[in-house]
Amino acid sequence: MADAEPATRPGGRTARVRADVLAAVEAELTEHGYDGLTIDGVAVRSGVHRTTVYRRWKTVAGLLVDLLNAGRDDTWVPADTGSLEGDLIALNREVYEALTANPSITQAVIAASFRTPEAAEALTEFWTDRYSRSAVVVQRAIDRGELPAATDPHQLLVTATGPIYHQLVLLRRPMPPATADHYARAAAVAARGGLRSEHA
Amino acid sequence: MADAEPATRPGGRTARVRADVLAAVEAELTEHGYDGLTIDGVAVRSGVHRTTVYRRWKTVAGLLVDLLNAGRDDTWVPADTGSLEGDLIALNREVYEALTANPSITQAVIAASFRTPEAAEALTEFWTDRYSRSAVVVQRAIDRGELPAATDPHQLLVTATGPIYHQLVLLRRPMPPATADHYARAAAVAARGGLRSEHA
DNA sequence: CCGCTAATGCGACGTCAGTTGCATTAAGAT
DNA sequence: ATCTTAATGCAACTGACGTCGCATTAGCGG
Repeated sequence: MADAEPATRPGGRTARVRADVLAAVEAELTEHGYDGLTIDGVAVRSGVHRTTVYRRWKTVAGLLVDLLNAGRDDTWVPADTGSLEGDLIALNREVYEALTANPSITQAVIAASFRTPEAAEALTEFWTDRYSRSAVVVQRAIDRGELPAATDPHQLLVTATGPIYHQLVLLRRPMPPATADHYARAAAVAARGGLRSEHA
Repeated sequence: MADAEPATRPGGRTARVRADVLAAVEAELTEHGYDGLTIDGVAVRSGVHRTTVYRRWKTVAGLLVDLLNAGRDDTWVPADTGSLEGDLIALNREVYEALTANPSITQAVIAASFRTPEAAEALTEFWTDRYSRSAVVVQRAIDRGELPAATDPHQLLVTATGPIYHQLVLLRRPMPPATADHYARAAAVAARGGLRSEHA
């Protein structure tokens, strides 16, 4: 058990430094946004030396990735509303909230993912986890008989959430919450419509 | 007509320099991708001096924006296949091609849009133009009686294309061309389903 | 052909992100 | 309490990016 940490030292100071730095990252992000997020700025605000930040986090993206992991919720499960449409609407509202928050850490990490591979990887990992957890929504609908058994969970989930991401992140076009619901309903209707056409 | 260019000089050399630089941008993009695209690299390859590139294009994003404008097609119109589904599939295939090309200038500009506002603006402008041109697809379907008159063209188009962008650009998950067709069909089915539910 | 001047070439400079070698501090073990 | 050694602090260095002032070139009008 002692060799669980043979050479590392996760002791008090190290943990304190990490906490200070991550707090500074979040604060800087809030004030200046991602573009104003700089390692020097984080170092000054946190009271930790530049070199230390460079050594442990390497890049701005690394800081964001660590922040993402620190705030990670491993217990997350999609809401169970009793219907496919309800479940998808609940999912889309979560996505909507995450993307329109101020500041949106998700938006910041997306931006970072286009700069460094590590951020891209962390984000891909995060989404892969979320989408596979969300697959139960589709499974429940199949069990209920709402959808054909052959329905591809990932495709359906992307059909529901993709339009929100596209409009808010890429098209940068503001959107009322109701539109997020609309995209969820469209995905549900399409999936059910697909069932209909396959059976007809 | 002479005062259309009162002080500027779009003469031979200037045009030649621009052509050389843009060619170099495309070549560098092909070889090193967006992340390896540097102003110095473009300057060396094009044989134009660093300072000139900085003065005329300012940033890497500026170079991409100019490349985008140079290759711009102002005569573009969506294909007319005779059905909503066919039209959306045609649209989605174009999007798919643009995003999976090697190298994809679209992907490069998207990445650039997260770094500099000018690139973001150019991209927004480009997409705004494309989506408004594509609205006729929806109008034709309305005229045919395929869709209710109240259908929102933009929402429908985003429903069709959004999932492709999301999966290929953000989720970074490869996708066979058939899936692009699938998303187009889903959007068509949903829009028609919406009609049905409104009338029922 | 000649003069004007915009556009480009050129070198030097300033700035800043990121790195490196060494000194210092403090966590953890004895 | 003492020792060992990660982890951090510190200062100087490197190199790339971007800028500036001035010299040179080459459109374009006469």
